Amino acid sequence: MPRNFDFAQVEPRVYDWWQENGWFKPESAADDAAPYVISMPPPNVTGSLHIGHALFTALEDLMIRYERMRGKAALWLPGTDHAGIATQLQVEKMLRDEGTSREEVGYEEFLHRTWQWKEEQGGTIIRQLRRLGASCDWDRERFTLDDGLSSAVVQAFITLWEQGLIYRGPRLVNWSPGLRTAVSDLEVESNEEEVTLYYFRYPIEGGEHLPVATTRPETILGDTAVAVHPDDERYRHLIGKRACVPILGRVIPIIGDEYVDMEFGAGALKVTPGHDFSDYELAQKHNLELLNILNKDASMNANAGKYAGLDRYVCREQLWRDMDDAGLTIKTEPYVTRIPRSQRGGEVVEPMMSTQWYVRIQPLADKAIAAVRDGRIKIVPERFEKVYFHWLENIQDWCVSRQLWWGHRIPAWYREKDGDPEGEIYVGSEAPPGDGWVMEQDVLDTWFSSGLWPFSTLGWPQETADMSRYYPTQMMETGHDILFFWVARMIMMGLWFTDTPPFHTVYLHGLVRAEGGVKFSKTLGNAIDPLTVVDELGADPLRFTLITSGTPGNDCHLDETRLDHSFRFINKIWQMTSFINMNIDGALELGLPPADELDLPSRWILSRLNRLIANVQYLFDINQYGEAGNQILAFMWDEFAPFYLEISKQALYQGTDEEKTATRRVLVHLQDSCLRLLHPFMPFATEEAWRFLPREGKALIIADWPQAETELINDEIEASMRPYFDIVREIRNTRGDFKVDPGKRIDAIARDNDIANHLARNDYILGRLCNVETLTLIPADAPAPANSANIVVGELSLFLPLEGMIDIAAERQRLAAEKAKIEDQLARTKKMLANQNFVERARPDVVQRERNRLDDLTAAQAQLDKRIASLGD
RNA sequence: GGGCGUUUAGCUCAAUUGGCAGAGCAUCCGGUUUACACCCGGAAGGUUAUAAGUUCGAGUCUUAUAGCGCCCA
Repeated sequence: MPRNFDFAQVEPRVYDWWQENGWFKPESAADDAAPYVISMPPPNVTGSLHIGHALFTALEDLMIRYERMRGKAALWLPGTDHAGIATQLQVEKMLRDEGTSREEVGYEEFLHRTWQWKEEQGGTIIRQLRRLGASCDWDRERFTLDDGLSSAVVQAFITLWEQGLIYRGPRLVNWSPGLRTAVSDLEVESNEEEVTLYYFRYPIEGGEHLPVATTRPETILGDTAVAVHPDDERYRHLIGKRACVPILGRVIPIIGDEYVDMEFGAGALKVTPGHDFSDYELAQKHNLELLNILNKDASMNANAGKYAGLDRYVCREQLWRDMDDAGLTIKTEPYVTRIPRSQRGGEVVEPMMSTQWYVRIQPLADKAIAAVRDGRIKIVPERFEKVYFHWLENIQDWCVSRQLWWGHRIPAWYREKDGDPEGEIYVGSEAPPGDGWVMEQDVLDTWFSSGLWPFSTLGWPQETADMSRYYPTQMMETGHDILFFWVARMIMMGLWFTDTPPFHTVYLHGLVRAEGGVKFSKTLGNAIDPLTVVDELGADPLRFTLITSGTPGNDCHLDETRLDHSFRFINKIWQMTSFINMNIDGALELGLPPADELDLPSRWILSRLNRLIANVQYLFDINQYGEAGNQILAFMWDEFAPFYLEISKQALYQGTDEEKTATRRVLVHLQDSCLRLLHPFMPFATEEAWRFLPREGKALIIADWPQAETELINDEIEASMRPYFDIVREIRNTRGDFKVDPGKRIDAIARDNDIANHLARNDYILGRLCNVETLTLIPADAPAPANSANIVVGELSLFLPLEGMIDIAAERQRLAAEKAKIEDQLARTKKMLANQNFVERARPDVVQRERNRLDDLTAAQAQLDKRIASLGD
């Protein structure tokens, strides 16, 4: 067995071996195995791996490997998303770098170039997922724009249309001027920014003025009313009069509405229904005219009069100058308000009228609400259910059209009628018979196809074998940031089209952040590149760290020191395996020896192991994978390795053949169990280590998941081992206090009692753990041996004869400190037991524990008193 | 403005029905003990944000306050 785990050499080899053997495929399970399916949240096809991908990969692969080991037909279905806006932006940038643009190359060429780009870049992220160890069924990999998924999208759209759930019409939408497309509310982020608030005077017929404030002066050109609060003493007399739009001179009404906030700005409100959502509603209520003043690139259009053609911000400045010249300005002041920006380009979006396609979403939302409400779908952590309900209960119709070129083209056709080129509309996968039909140019929101993902990837709308075997899926694991974008839409569309919830459980993870909770970003230079980590440390430490760093739904602050720790944990596992490997020679019967052949430490560690397995099972059942990982680590590093493995050397080096065999079998069983438990967390190292243990079966990836053997969990055995650990620690401390060479074997003498007897029967334990050569018993009332340090644990009093090393004064001081500590604890315990309420009302086992503690401490105190007295002053 | 989360050791985070607050890193001391210096043995470090309440007992449950973060208007 190699001295160290060489991840760089092992990972690719093991990964290929798994795949070549077909173990990533659900068909590798028994024919009658229950399916367990996860659809991978498809990453952007042209993207590259970031830490968020690494997190979902670690979690989903953990779930899949766990269920695979439990005998399920585990299918992790991978794929990529065409990511309309993101991809189009990348290709447009490429064209810009070439000195051209999509308009210049034209639609056909643009699509050609984009597909080319996809072919070149598309494999990247998938290759990167493999490096993390993702055990996906790559034969089933899908892409949202492949033929099957495209036809699913067309089918879904047509169905919704036929059900009357799709309509087309002019609405105010969030418009991205740079992309020249509508974007959804969800794709707009509004954060507070420092801007300028402009105060000016709205001229009123008859010479009066009304003070108004705005952060977007250029929209004055689109005003179709001015509003004041009907209770506003200052202005209510103006209601019904008419105002003149500055510079343009257009005459507009002054209306009264309680919506106006008298406290804001100057107290009156300019109304721009064409470019403001609230104003739009106000306009509907008051039957106001609606005016669009912007072109699609956010330059001013003809309605802006002499400002036509100017960029919106240039216009803002120029108009303000002109108004200033006209004496209409009052003042400007700094102001903080939320500015809506496109999540993609970061540019300021403009509310603008445009004709779009919408899905009437309420009927779908109702089903989605019910499915979670009645428990057919469970969201983990549960608190996100509230967020989910709140969003669905206040949902707006879904604008599904995008003015992009890259995406699923909406299956609609127009024909000229009565001079309107879109006078006739037909929805269908192909143009209807007859001449003059022109296909809709717009594409669908990417999330429309993503919403079908759990079933379109399995062949829907065809009734495929996969569809019937693997749908519905079991688990949807993804980030909480796309609960609305994606999860809710999958649930809505899944229920609508398949009449089945697309998955049973939604597990939401948090965002990965850097130390201090700051976001990872390239500009801050604090991004942890998962691939760099994989290069330097291997995939396993990254996976283990990501999983054990956080709890479900909460953001996790990734600390690089934990990556190192995980790396060292893998070394630890390797060295433990190596130790066992080199202490076995020849064939070894698998499984545990009969209980009566087990020594005390073996029975203890097996109890601990099975308790661990039971705990891990419980934690997996409640999706607390991180805690499960930590407990396995703690068991191996804090109990198995430093205690059992050390003690086992006695049997291995000095035991009889029977003792050797029994101990070897226990060691192999322990390590085998731990490797199985850890496999979902760190598949590479565990698989490779497992090869060096006696084993049954071809590979760890398809080995059985451990089951707790509850008959091996034994409280008494665990309790009887506890004094050993206390005594070991005390002996080690005392040796340290008196500067005894750690390598020096020393003797120990104990006053005879039950515990001393027990210790003496297993004296090799002290021998192995703290270098005690012999343990001699003396009568309970015998005087303390000369020149010895005294160790007291409960009723046990033990002496370490340290001729020439003991300084009486130091020993006295040491014992006094010990006594003080015990008396503190004693006081606490006595106080608790003196409380009648505690004794009567606390759980009996808790009370009993305190009573035992009282006995132990009292005994220890007595022993210490005696020893201190015997040492004199 | 509404909702949700969070506040625990210097830093990053745990703590399964309420029962002696734990890890890793960093710090200090001691060690080339035949699996592992990618290691071992020890030590120190806490009024669990604050204030009330429920309880025999609160990091955990309730209420209020404050800081931080996210979501929705």
